[in-house]
Amino acid sequence: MSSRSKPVSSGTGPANSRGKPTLRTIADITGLAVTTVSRALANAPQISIETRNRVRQVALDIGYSPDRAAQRLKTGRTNVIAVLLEPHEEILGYGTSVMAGIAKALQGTPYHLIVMPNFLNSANIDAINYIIRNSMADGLIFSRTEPLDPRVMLLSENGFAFVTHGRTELATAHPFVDYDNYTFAYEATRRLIAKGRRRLALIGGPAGYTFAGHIQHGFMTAVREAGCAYEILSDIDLDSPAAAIRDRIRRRYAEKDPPDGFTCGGEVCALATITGMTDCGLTLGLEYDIVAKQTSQLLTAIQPRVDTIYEDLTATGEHMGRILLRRIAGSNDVNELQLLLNPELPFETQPARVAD
Amino acid sequence: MSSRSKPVSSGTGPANSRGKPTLRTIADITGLAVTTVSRALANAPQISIETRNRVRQVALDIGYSPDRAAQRLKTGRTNVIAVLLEPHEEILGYGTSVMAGIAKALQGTPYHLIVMPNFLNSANIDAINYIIRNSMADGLIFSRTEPLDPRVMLLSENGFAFVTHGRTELATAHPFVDYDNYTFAYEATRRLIAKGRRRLALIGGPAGYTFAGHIQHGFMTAVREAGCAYEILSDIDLDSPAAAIRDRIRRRYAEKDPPDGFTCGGEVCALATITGMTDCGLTLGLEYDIVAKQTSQLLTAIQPRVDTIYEDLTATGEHMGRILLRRIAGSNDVNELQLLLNPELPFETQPARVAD
DNA sequence: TCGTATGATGAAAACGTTTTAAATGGTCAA
DNA sequence: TTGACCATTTAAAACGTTTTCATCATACGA
Repeated sequence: MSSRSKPVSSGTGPANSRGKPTLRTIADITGLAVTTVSRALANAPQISIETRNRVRQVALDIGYSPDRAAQRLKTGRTNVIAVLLEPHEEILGYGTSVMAGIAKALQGTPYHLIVMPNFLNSANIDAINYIIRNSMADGLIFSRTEPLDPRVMLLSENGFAFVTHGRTELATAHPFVDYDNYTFAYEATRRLIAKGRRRLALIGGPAGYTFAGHIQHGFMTAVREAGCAYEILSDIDLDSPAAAIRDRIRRRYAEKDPPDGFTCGGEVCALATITGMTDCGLTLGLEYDIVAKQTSQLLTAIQPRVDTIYEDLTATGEHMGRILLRRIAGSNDVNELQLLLNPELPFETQPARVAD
Repeated sequence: MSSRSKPVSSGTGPANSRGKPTLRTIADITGLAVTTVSRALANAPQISIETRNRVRQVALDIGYSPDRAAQRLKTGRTNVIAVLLEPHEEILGYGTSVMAGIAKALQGTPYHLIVMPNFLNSANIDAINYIIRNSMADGLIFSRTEPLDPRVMLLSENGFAFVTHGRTELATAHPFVDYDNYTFAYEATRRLIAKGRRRLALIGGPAGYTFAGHIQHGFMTAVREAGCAYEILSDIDLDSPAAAIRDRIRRRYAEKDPPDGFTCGGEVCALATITGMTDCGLTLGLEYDIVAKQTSQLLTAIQPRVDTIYEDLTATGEHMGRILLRRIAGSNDVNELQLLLNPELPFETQPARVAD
């Protein structure tokens, strides 16, 4: 009997109605009981080493794999990690980078990554409610926290395992991974100052999100330290359409004392800023400078080179995955469930954080 | 003795070990049998209208929702649509756009969208095998087909429902949605010619994929018709890192008779081309032109404006979703399972397709 | 010899659905 | 009255696991 079967079905033919081998199939072949087979495959200690091996071998031969639905029904565990993906993440593959990282963390575990896109029903507290009620997953990951994030509260109340990308200001600690956006903005702005720029502008995060506050705080600290003129372009943010940012820049330039340095929270808005300034006849590096947050390879394509500070979203995803697994495994230790990632700065400027 | 009998209030909480209401809970409350409750909720015809309503009301009151694992175990259906996401789709949110479309198509159906990222185990035929064997989904969507795509063959052999983004050249028809990349490239190249460019270059798709062939064919047809000089920048493609494309452009320009028109299959590669040409002191629209495929808002941010032809990836996703649902429902009619989308062209240039 | 660990296996009961087959009344034609 | 035929409802058997609680040798200290 040649046992190299390309299609899914095996040579011996499983005794199953649906055609898939089950524990019963193995039990019949080996003459053991279903219980024993289940235990052998689960590496239960009470099973003798030789029957264990025999069972494993048969399972391998007939291409057995456990029915997830049955496991899930019996144990209540889903072996699924859900990620909430939001519309803004369409841009520039934010979601995809993070997901790649999560997938990496889940590699080799029994967990699957499933994505619940939130493109339609914009109130994503509903999505979370749905996941909890239908126990769609063993753990949840989502991003862009608010200081008093209702999602975090809901999940905490229900004892549902989760990790956020971003911090909150809630009293009860919860697992998170965050990037130190304060230091990012502080350092970015200091770089502009070091280049001799004295009229600085910020294009930060959308109002309401925790990280937007961090960015603004970092920016403000730097400009106040240096005592230079500043402004926050508050009717646009790093999520705004490129065209809107470009227009805004042009309009601003028509007024008096326009900025000569921009701290940009994202890549697309940096690009749009360049476009707007170019429209006004100004050249990057000559009449003005930009320091932007970089999360992809996009800006490396354009000329002249934009000064950036990197945030590694794939690493973020991987950390979130690992932390969530720890959390699901029962950890309550805040030290191993919370992580604040530092911007990767050139060595000499590293300890730029000020006591505030 | 009358512990929790008639009252619908269910203040006592569900009688379940896991705390979630089940069919049994409703049966106990209404005094009906589990079978009847199941049927009532499934709108089975044999249930009287009044018990149906009563059951529905109770279900609503106590917040019942069926256990997906149990349904899945019993019926063999998963109510899940899987999407295979590949590493290249990290760039520019290809995956996210498509997923948004699929989610839209699945809206209001019992189906969930789950994403199997293929970032790690690069041989994604394995991923498909895994999905089939573990019956992880009722249907599958994936992209970037090859002319003799082994994934398509595997799925067809196993009778697994799927839709591809892209065509194959296999004998047996299968459901697909594709964009007419031939017409895209043909029309893009004709635009360059119309602008007076006579030394044309193509940055197309990665070798091996069906759509890469279509792009090349469209490009070749146009340049041959016009009888102008052409070249295919074969060691780079639209997936190449921006830096690589930029270098390649610079090197090419150092040689003799450099191109003055570029047909670009993607946005990032168009951007990188501009950068490379700018390095050489050349200005878009002046010394050279580009026509690129546009799938996002990225290029609208840069200046001068790049001429583009649009491909709507969200619409593609939505079509794929609808077709897959049709397929799962049992349709075999090729006419409603295959769809070729036309590039959106200005009206006067619309019927550009040549007989070949 | 007994009683008792000990080490390995099994039988059977769940988990929450759907589905097959059967039961219950009631009505109606003969 | 009888049987047949509806319209509703139900009991019970799955689906493939895991888990609780036995069972059954065999070995061991007494």
